[in-house]
Amino acid sequence: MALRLFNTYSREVEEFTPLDAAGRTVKLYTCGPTVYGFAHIGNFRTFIFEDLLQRHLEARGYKVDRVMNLTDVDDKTIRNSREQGKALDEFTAPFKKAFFEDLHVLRIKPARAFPEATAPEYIARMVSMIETLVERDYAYQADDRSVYYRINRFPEYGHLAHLDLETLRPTGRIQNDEYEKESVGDFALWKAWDEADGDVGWPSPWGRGRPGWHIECSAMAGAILGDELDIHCGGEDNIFPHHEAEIAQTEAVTGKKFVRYWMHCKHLMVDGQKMSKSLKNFYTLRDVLAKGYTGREVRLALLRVNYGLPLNFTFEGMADARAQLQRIDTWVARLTDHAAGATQGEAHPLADHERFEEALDKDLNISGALGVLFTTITESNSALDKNQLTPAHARRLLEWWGRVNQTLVIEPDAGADEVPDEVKALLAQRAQARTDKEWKLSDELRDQIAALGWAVKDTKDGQKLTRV
RNA sequence: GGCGGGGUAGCCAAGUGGUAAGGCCGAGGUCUGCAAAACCUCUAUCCGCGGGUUCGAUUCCCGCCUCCGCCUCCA
Repeated sequence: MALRLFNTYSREVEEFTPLDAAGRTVKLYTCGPTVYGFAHIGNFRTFIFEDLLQRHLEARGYKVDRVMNLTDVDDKTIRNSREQGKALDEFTAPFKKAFFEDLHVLRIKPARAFPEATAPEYIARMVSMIETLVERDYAYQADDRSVYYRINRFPEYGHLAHLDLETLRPTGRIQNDEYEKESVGDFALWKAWDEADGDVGWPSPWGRGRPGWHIECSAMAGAILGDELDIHCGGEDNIFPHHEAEIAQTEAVTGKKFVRYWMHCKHLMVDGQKMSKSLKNFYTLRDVLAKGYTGREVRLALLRVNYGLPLNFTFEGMADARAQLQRIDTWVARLTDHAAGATQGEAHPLADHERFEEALDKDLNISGALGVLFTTITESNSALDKNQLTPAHARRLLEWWGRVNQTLVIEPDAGADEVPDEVKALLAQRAQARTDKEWKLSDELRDQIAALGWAVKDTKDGQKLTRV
């Protein structure tokens, strides 16, 4: 069955075929963070969705060439850096570093490139694109010395967002401001330097200034991936104006169709409202980790609802994710024990199917895919209870799980359950106590082990430790 | 006001023109020195409301209610 994805541009689920159908490489551009602070988990919901997309494409045999930009210059970044009396790059450096750490914690596969908007080669490309746009009459310099895109020159403008520009409701911001523009919808390509910019600015044919946000992505995507992309992703709030503007800029320069599939992740909500920095109702990843959750728990919590639906973030949801992982972990441990003797897998209907991948083929239906996983867990546990699974079957099931986990990436961290010697010693004493039926001593030892942060449980196969 | 997406059990959520996946919680059971865990089983006569089409609708159509998002630099 073919992979099908919802394309924001057509508003339809379409069969996916990459530009390079023979080579099976997919050019994927994903809008990254603006690094004036820590990214919040709403940002990461989008990045995790993109990671799922990449990994599922890979599971289906594609090679994914992914680029994620870092926006390291914009109004807020400049303002905050000046407030702190720091140079722009000095101000953004720690947030860039934190962002990469967070990606790692959430097990998001790094993109091939993370271009930064302020890198000289990209600034040069932005300037050159704007020059072309001005030459071709798609852009003009206004009285305020900034350069704007003339949206009336690009009839397609508004198509992606399904906005009729004639009926746009003027907001306060537009009414008071930017009267120098020919049309209220015209957006800035190059922003002329002003007082508030301090020492941030680059020379250009239109004077000192800095690029507008939209042209950054057009320039970096083009520089690294070329004129035509297979998939371009972002949060749904990027549809308008950001992605609309990217289309207008890029296509006016290249004359080619910029993006074949546009995919947008719905917002993360908190208390039923959009989580955003401006509403100050957001959690950073660090906030959630500080409450004792792990990266894989956050990953699953943000992954488990289909990207096309808003997801309301709650700590009840975090607890759900934790419980689900527990169920998966114990199942994997049980299979691993059972498979110990078998060096090779043996086919079994519970393991030899592609239903997980087939669910994801339907526009990344992760809920359906997780349903397949949990059904498989229940059925194989049941078969294990009835002694219907050989070690070789268990091995095969583990292989199946290995494939599934390539996409989900939710297994415990390596080394997370390394038992300290002290605990091991107590455990050995307790085993002896239990053999001797010295229950009081056994219970005391259990308490001592608990005090060291480990829970011991007595199962049929002896004592089992889990970290608390 | 315009555009777009939702409303399925206590919570999260899949899905289909033919009678409701899965997870969490809860209940019962198995196991167990105890405890905990684990595992198994069970848990929506019903899919926001009202009409219509149909042999049959949660699924298609119309209307309504309601929630959320976007409408010029927020993932």
